[in-house]
Parts: sequence; C-alpha cells; structure tokens
Amino acid sequence: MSQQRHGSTPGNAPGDRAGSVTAFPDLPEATIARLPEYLRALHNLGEAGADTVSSEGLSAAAGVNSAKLRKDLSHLGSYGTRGVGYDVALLIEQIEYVLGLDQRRAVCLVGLGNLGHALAGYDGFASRGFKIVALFDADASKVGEEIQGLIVRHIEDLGRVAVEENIAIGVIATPAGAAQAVADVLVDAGVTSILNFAPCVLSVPSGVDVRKVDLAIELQILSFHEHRKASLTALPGGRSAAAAGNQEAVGS
Amino acid sequence: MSQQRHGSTPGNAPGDRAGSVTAFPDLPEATIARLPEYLRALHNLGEAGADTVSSEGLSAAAGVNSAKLRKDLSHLGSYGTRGVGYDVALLIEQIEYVLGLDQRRAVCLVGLGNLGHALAGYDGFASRGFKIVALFDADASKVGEEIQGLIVRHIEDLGRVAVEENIAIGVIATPAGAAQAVADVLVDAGVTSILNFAPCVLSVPSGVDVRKVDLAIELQILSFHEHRKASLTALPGGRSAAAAGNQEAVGS
DNA sequence: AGGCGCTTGTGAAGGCGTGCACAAATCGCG
DNA sequence: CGCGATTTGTGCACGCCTTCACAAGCGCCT
Ligand SMILES: NC(=O)c1ccc[n+]([C@@H]2O[C@H](COP(=O)([O-])OP(=O)(O)OC[C@H]3O[C@@H](n4cnc5c(N)ncnc54)[C@H](O)[C@@H]3O)[C@@H](O)[C@H]2O)c1
Ligand SMILES: NC(=O)c1ccc[n+]([C@@H]2O[C@H](COP(=O)([O-])OP(=O)(O)OC[C@H]3O[C@@H](n4cnc5c(N)ncnc54)[C@H](O)[C@@H]3O)[C@@H](O)[C@H]2O)c1
Repeated sequence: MSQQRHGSTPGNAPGDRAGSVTAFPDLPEATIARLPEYLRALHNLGEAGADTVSSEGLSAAAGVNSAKLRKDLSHLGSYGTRGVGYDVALLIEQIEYVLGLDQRRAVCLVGLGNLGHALAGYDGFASRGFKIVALFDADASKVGEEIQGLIVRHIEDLGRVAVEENIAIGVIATPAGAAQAVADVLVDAGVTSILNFAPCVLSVPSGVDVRKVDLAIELQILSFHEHRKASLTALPGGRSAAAAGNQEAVGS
Repeated sequence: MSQQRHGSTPGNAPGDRAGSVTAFPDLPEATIARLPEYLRALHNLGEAGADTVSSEGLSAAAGVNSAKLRKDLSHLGSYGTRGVGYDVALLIEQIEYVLGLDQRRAVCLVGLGNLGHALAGYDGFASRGFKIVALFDADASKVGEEIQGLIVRHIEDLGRVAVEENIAIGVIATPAGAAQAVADVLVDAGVTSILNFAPCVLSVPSGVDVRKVDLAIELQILSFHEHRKASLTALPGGRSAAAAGNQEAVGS
C-alpha cells in the first residue's frame, strides 16, 4: 500500500511510553490485519474470566498459528511472561493503543438505503471503538428521517459537519455510480479513511486509505472453490479431500 | 461427510476452449481473489462499448499493477493478442468459467435481522451469478415473514431444503453466539462454502471453505492507519504525504 | 514486403510472510 | 537454592507474491 523510505529508522524505541505521539514501530501489514482478531479473542477470554493466556490458547481462539501470533505480538514489544503467558488486560490495552482505539473515533455513514440502514443500526460499532456521529444521503425523501437517534442530513452538509464533529472515517453505502463523487466530497472534507461497500474502485489522493468490502467478490471466490472441488470429485482415484480446509480470513 | 451433489452440467466448457477442462490450473490464491475484480471491471468496460482492452487499461480499471494483471491472466491460459489487447467478451467468458459462474449457484441466508434483511434485498447477488433460494431464522416471530418474494423458514428445515434446492453456499448473519451452531447445521446439510458475517471464528471440517467479513475489523485497520498518520504529522519536518495511496482490497 | 510501434507473456530478482525449532527466561516446588 | 516444567521471543529457511524489464508476437502503414 504505501511506503515511504525506509532508509534510516528514526530511532523509535518500541519501548513504551504511551503518553504521546511517539513514532510507530512499522508493523507488517499482515500483522495489523490480525491484531483486531486477537483483540476480539482477548475480550472473549477476559469475559470468560481468564487473567492470562498462552500463545497457544490465544492463537486457537483467534484461528491462527501460535508462532505467528507470538511474532505478531513481539512486533509491538514484549508484553508476555515466559513460562506464564500474556496478561489479558494488559494485552488488550496495548493492542487498543496501537490500533488507536483508546480514542473513540467518529464515523459518518453516507447512503441510507438497504445496507445503510443495517449499518446504522449495528451495535458492533460502539462496542469496538467507534461512534457513528452523522448520516448523509442525497435523496430529499430520506433527509430528515431519524435512524437510531440520528437525523439523516443532506450530503451538502457533509463538509461542515465533518469538521464540527471531527470525523476521521467515512463509510460509503451508496450505489457504485455515486461512490466516487461521495469519496471526493469526503476527501475534501478532510476525511482520511474510507470504508467502501460499493463495488467499484475509488481514486483518492495519497495519504487517504481506502478499504473495500465487496460481498459479491467473496461469493465468487467461494464459487471458484466450489467449482474446483466439484472437478476434483470427478477425477479418478482422487484423494478424498483437499488437505487444507482452513479458515480463510477475508483479509488476505 | 459431506458432499457430493452437483448433478447437472458435467463439464461443459464455454466457448471453444478445446480439450480437457476437467483438471484445473492451480491458480495462486492471490490471483483468484483478484479475478472477480477484473470481471467487474470488464463488465463495466463492455457496457461502455469497448471490444478490446489492454492490460494497462484493464489494470487501471481494476486498481492493480498491469504486470500483475498479465501474470494473473496468463495463469488461466490467456487469450490476449499482442499489439492489441484482450477481447472483452472472451475474457469475461473465460473468467466466469474459471470462477464457476456459468452455473448460477444457489445460496441460502441464515439470520434475518438487521443485516439479513439488507442482504436479502440486495440485487448484487443476482447480477453476479448467485441466487438466494432460501431464508432461515430460529425466531418463531420471523418465520413465515415474506421478504423479496421468499418466505422465511425455520432453521430446522434447513437440512431438507438444502438438498431440495441444491444449496452450495450458506451465508451466516446471526449473532456471533449462534454462528457455530448454524455452521454445523449447514455442514450437516452438505453445504461446502460459508460466508460468515458474525465476528467469530468458525470451526469446520476440511473440505469446507469459510470466508469471513468483519466490519469492525475493517474499521480498526483504518483506525490504525489514522493513528499512524496522526503520529507522523506530529513529527518534525514530516513530508506531507505517503506516496502511494492505493486501493486496498479487503481480501487481503 | 518490410519496417515500426504497440502489447502480451514471462524469466529473474527481490521482498514479504510463514512456520519450525530452539535458546532464553520465568515460575513453582522440593 | 537449584531444578524441571513451561512458555515466550526469534533466527532461519522456504515458498509465495510482486515487480521490473525485455524478447516475442501482432497489426498497420508505407
Ligand atoms: N444491500 C446489501 O446487502 C449490499 C451488500 C453488499 C454491497 N452493497 C452495496 O452497497 C451499496 C448500497 O446498497 P443498498 O442496497 O443499500 O442500495 P440502495 O439503493 O438501497 O441505497 C443507496 C442509497 O444511497 C443514496 N445515494 C445515492 N446517491 C447518493 C449520493 N450521491 N450521495 C449520497 N447518497 C446517495 C440513495 O439515496 C440511497 O438511499 C451499493 O453499492 C451496493 O452494491 C449492498
Ligand atoms: N447489522 C450490521 O450492519 C452488521 C454489520 C456487520 C456485522 N454484523 C454481524 O452480523 C450478525 C447479524 O447482525 P444483525 O444486526 O442482523 O443482528 P440481529 O440481532 O438484528 O439479527 C440476528 C438474527 O439472527 C437470528 N438468529 C439468532 N439465532 C439464530 C439461530 N441459531 N439460527 C438462525 N437464526 C438465528 C435472530 O432471530 C435474528 O433474526 C451479527 O453477528 C453482527 O455482529 C452486522
């Protein structure tokens, strides 16, 4: 995704000191994508009463290899105790800090159709470090509607509201044809992270991150494997099963 | 334990590709994940009136590197013409065949709450090779409800209906606590591909593919980059931007 | 026919990520 | 106080993926 010169690392001790804007250890992208999964598993374990957990236990709960887990965690410093494991509460705190979840981030949602309504009503946002602070749509008949305590505003107000509410993340749930225009509006308003549900490629200036969730793509990938599995069963003397029926994360 | 139905249409290759289509080129997983994106871009180009497209043009439309695109296509025995490019219609046909989209796959949806309703009403399924043929829920007050022309059935009927309708793919949109139980039911019914929207790890036998879509994880990854960007701007003499703000697919 | 420009397909190199295997570190107990 | 059991942190090797760079192929124009 991005990259900037690695030449000389600006002496950032991964030490600790959460206090302020210390530079970041540059974590591998693959590791970052797994941290949220570890976090979720840790919350489950914590609620179940566990004080500490071994890499073996946590990796099982998160569905990954234990060596991978240890290496991931080692990237953000040593917070484990050999012979014992990891302190659940401390590790939660650390991962939340690295992910920037210690401050609740303001999110806005654009496009309140079918999917937008579901997202607006999703409580998984609030419980995982985010708060939907504004809803926008271009359809006059939708503007003014109240959803989950928020009033749908016209997209023309996005620029002003984004600044007022300090919105950092925008979620696009409009048809594909409108998505690029919406992205442009978001970028102009200073939003630097976008989650896009519309099936299209967005073009944004550098410095803005875009992640895309495309349901049809997920299904088509599954369809490929169905196709492949079907053709294997038709083969003579085929091995009965593909060895690796593994959990596959969408991320990678 | 599972398996095989799939009666109709033995191995009919589309178009003319002569020869045994039975054996599959084993495509790199990364390539498979990109094929749907190429397919979408190709459909757009086709509707825009293009007959052929160069790797440069298609890769731009799909948001990837052109060399990567060419290598991906070469893996499936590409049909480009040097000096000209790729025939749009032919390439669509080829990719759809590889992904197994030439046969419309039957999908069932379990859990008709907030998200389930949105998914049931999504027309992106039908237009991309899938058909929702059944809806299931455990809540008696939901059973019997009609959504988009389908009646919500009780999950106890899943086993029977799955066989009747030849369902290959199941979508889970229940709370996390119920997801594993639902997955077990799906597997017992012979479903070999699962798309899971619940934030939890599913355990399934080998031979069954699971893909997971977790909205909160996507947001948390964005949050990390926000955090990192914020700490960079605080650095002395910081360059204004990271160079390549690229599109990131969730799959990844 | 021949030359020229354009585009594909691919060899090769480098980077990244994964997983093994083990040394180092810590705890509990005798 | 020392020893064994346990678990972390990591060096290393391997394989996958990406990217560059270029020869080979194709069509068009002269
Ligand atoms: N419904 C689903 O389950 C689902 C699943 C996956 C992906 N998607 C994708 O999500 C997007 C939304 O799907 P949907 O089913 O909710 O569609 P929808 O048509 O129900 O809703 C789209 C909403 O966007 C609004 N809109 C249109 N142009 C706008 C603009 N320029 N600015 C602001 N708002 C605008 C419309 O007024 C409408 O309210 C689509 O791109 C779709 O492909 C939907
Ligand atoms: N709403 C969203 O936008 C959203 C976004 C991302 C992820 N999710 C996840 O998707 C899942 C569903 O979310 P939701 O908001 O629709 O929840 P919801 O509570 O509105 O709906 C859940 C539905 O599942 C049904 N259900 C419960 N147990 C069942 C069982 N054993 N068998 C069959 N059906 C059962 C319930 O009756 C209910 O209809 C959750 O795991 C949630 O975390 C939701």
